[in-house]
Amino acid sequence: MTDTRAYHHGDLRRALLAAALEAVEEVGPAALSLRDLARRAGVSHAAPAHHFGDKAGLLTALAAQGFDLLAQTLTEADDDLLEAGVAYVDFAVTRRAYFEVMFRPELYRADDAELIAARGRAGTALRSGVAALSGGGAPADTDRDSLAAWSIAHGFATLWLAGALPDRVGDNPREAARAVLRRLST
Amino acid sequence: MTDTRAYHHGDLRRALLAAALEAVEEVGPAALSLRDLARRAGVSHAAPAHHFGDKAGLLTALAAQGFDLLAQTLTEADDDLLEAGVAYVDFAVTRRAYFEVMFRPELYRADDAELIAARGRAGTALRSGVAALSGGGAPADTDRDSLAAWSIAHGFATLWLAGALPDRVGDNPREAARAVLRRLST
DNA sequence: AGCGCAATCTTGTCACTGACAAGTTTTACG
DNA sequence: CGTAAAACTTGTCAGTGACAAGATTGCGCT
Repeated sequence: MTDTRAYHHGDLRRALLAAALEAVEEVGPAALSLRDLARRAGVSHAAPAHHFGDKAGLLTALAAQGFDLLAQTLTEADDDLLEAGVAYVDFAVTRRAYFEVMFRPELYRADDAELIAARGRAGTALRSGVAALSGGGAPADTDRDSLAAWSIAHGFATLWLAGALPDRVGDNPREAARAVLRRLST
Repeated sequence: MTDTRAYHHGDLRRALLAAALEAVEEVGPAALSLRDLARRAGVSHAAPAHHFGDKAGLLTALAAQGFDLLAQTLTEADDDLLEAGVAYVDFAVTRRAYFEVMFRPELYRADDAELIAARGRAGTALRSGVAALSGGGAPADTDRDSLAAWSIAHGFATLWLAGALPDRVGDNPREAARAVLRRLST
């Protein structure tokens, strides 16, 4: 593990993604620097290009990974729509770097096959929670319900991350999200 | 008007902001280049710095202008909460460049006095619409109601801009937003 | 075992960018 | 009319992404 002199890093791709997560959390996805990632991983400035092609390639990999994690998170809370919404907000806050990349398609290759597949899985998980709750309603209603649920959760998460919410909301995202998301069902 | 040789541009600050709006719509706020703006305005590469200090200064001015426009838009639709929500989404879509800068505080100076004032005006306009509708409810309810209304409108707008919504939603943002926002009140 | 080849990584370079410094031209004001 | 400030230019520097070419390493094949 300590042979930092090895010519081959061994697990550079993974190391770069991990470094990217850190860097995105520190400076945001746009200000990400491939050369900085290379420095963090202890390799030359051109090494990242070999694994990801370019910056967009790296962010595409990050986004795809993020959609998979989100799909997994949503599936776990699938039986309770309110808790699924809370989980969505929680994902955005605790895995901020993923979330911020995922919804900035101008930074990555939105036509990447793996990415599209992962995004599809997340979308399915999202819709299935709403379908389970609304029971035997018409499909058109499920469409609109899931869109509304997604919108309110996504909006709250985005506003939270942007620091746009007033101070009185507090500093507990799960709690605050629950209070707001409840307004949808009543 | 055709004396393009004049040493003094005459209205460079305004011209740069207009060029910035165009550029942001084309490449996004992060990929904005001050040197490109200078070229669009026909001035030297260092001219923008004189008016805005740096890139963050320019985006701060854009964001403040955006919050003022949003406040104005919301005030005009103040009597109908649903229409105010639709107006919010419409603002995001038709004045995309403003909207995208406004909610990316890491790109500008969030402690700027003018910006804070403009953001405050927008927030007041937003809350007053909800307060008018909910009538004599408790203030705490108004807080949560306005947060919920803001979240769902903001979420839908953000997802629309990110191209994350499924195709079946259609291509008319106002119509689609109305259908989704209605779910909040029922 | 060892040979060759592909994968991995490095060094070098180029155009572009933001920021800063110093100089030049114009306007405004007393 | 003259001088100081405002508006803009030229020049420069370090950092960045992308690309090209070369060095090193590991792996499959015989």
